[in-house]
Amino acid sequence: MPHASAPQHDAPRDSPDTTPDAAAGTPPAKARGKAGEKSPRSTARKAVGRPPRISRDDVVRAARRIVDDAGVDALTMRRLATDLGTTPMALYHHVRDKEELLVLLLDDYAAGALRPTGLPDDPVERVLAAAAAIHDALAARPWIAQVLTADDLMAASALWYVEQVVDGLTAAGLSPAQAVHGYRAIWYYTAGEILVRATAARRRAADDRPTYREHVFAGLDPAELPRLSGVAADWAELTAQDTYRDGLRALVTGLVAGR
Amino acid sequence: MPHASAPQHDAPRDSPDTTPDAAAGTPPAKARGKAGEKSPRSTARKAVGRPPRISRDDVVRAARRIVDDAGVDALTMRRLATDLGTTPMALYHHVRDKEELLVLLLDDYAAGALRPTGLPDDPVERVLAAAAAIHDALAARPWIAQVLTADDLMAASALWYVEQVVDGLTAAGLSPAQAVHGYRAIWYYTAGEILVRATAARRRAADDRPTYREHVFAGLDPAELPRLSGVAADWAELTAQDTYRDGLRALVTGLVAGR
DNA sequence: ACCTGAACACCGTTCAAGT
DNA sequence: ACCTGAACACCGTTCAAGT
Repeated sequence: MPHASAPQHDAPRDSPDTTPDAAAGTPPAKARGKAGEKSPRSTARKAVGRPPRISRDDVVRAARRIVDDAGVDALTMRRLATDLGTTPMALYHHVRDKEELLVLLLDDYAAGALRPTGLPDDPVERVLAAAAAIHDALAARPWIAQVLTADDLMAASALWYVEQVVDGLTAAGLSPAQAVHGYRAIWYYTAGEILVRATAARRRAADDRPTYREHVFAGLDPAELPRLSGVAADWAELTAQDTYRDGLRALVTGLVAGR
Repeated sequence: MPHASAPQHDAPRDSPDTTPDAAAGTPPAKARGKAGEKSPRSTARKAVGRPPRISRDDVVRAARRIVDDAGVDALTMRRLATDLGTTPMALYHHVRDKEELLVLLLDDYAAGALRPTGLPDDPVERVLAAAAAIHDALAARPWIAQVLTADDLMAASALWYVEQVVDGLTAAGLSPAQAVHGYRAIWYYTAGEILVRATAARRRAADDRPTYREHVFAGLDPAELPRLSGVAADWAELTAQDTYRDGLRALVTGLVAGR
C-alpha cells in the first residue's frame, strides 16, 4: 500500500483541494511569487503545454531507492535527477525543495509500514504495542533519524498509530488532554531513542574516534563520580542492550499511575 | 569555568596523553596518514617551528560566538576563519574536522551549565531535578538540537548530571544495570523532547507551510480516527504546552515502580 | 610547527530560455 | 505546463608550498 492515503500537501497546482486557501488564498511565502507570476496565460484548468515526463511519485520513488541503497547522505538533487534521466531543476517542478522531498519520503515510508494485526484489548498493552510498532518501523531504516528532525512526523499516514496510543491512554483513564500529552511523551522517548541509537551506530560504523567515551570513562575520578566509576567497565555493554520496550513500559505505567 | 575539565580528545599531537594508544598506537583512520607522514623530522618534543597564532580554545570560542549570534547554520569553516583572521585551513591544525568542532562546542557548553545547588535528598526528586537541569541548559540554546545528533553527549563535562541520575535511581532501589538503563531512558526522552520541540520552533519561525498539520487534522475521518478527531481542535494548544516535567516524572515513577 | 593559496569536488537553488 | 542549460553562491577538505 504505497502511501495511498497520504495527502499531497503542497502539490503544485494540480490538487483539487477542498479548502480554498490551500490552493489559492495564502500559498507559502516562497512559492507565492512563482505561483502568481510564472504562468500568466493559464486562464483555465485545461491540460495545456508540454506533457509531463516525470511525476511527483516518480521523484519520491527514485529518492527512496537512493536512500535505501546508499543512505540519506547520498540523496542529492543532482543524483536524483541523473537517476531519473532529467536535470536537477526539473525536480523543482514536483517538489518545492529538498526538505519537502524528505518529508514526503518519511510520509511515504510511514504509510508503507505494517499495521500490527490483533492489537491487545488491554489499554496499556495496546499503547505499548502501537508505540513499539511505529518505533520498529522507523528504527529499521537508519536514514529516518536524520529526517525525523525535519518534521515532527506523526503526520498523515502515521496517524493510525497515534489514534491507538491516544485511545489506549484514554481507555486507561486519562482525560483527552492527558492522553495527548501522554502520546507526546511517548513520541519524545521514541524519537529520542531512534536518534541517539542511530547516531551511535553511525559513529561505530565510521570507526573513527572510537575510544572517546572509553577515554572519558577511563579518566573518571571515583571520589567525584562514584556511581559512574562503578559501572564504567560495563557501560558499553549495558548501553548496547536494547531496552526500548522496558523504558516504554515504565513511561506508560507512570503515565497511567499518575493520572 | 570554561570546560576546564573537558578532555582534549584527539588533540593533534601535543596532548601528553596517559594512555599510549590514544597518542601513538591506533590513531583514527583518517588522521593516520597525516600524522605518520607529515612531520618526518620531528625527532623530539621540542617547541620548534613557527609560534602558534591561534589556539584550539580560540577556535572553539569563536565558533561559540558565531553559533550564539547567528545559529548553527552560520557556522562554516570559512566564516570561522574570517572571524579569526586566518584561512580555513589553519583551523584544521586545531580541530580534526567540523564534526569534532561541534562536539567540542557541545562539551564546552555543557561545562558552562550551572549545576543546581541543593539537590533534593529524596532519590526520585533528585533524579528529576538533575534531569530537568540538563534539559533546561540544553533546551535554552536551539542550536544544541542539531549538534545532539552528532554525539550522544553525556560526554565529559556533563557527567556530573549523569552521576546524579544514576545515583538517585540506585538509591531508589534499582540495581546498577537498571540504573544505567533508566538513565538511558531518561536521556532518550530528554533528547527527543529537545529535538522535536526545536524542530517545531524552527518550523514555526520559518512560517512556511504552517498549515500542514492543520490540513491533515482538518481532513480527519471521525469514523476511522475518533479520538484524534475529538482532540483535533485542541491539538495545537495541547502540544504547545510544556509538559516535559510531567512526562519525566511519569517515566521516573514507572522506572522506580517497575524495579 | 604552524600557516597560506590555490584548487578539487561537490552542494541547493535561481534565472532566463526553450518547446 | 513542463523541462533545460548555464550560472550563482556557496560548502568541507586535500595538497603542496611557504616560514
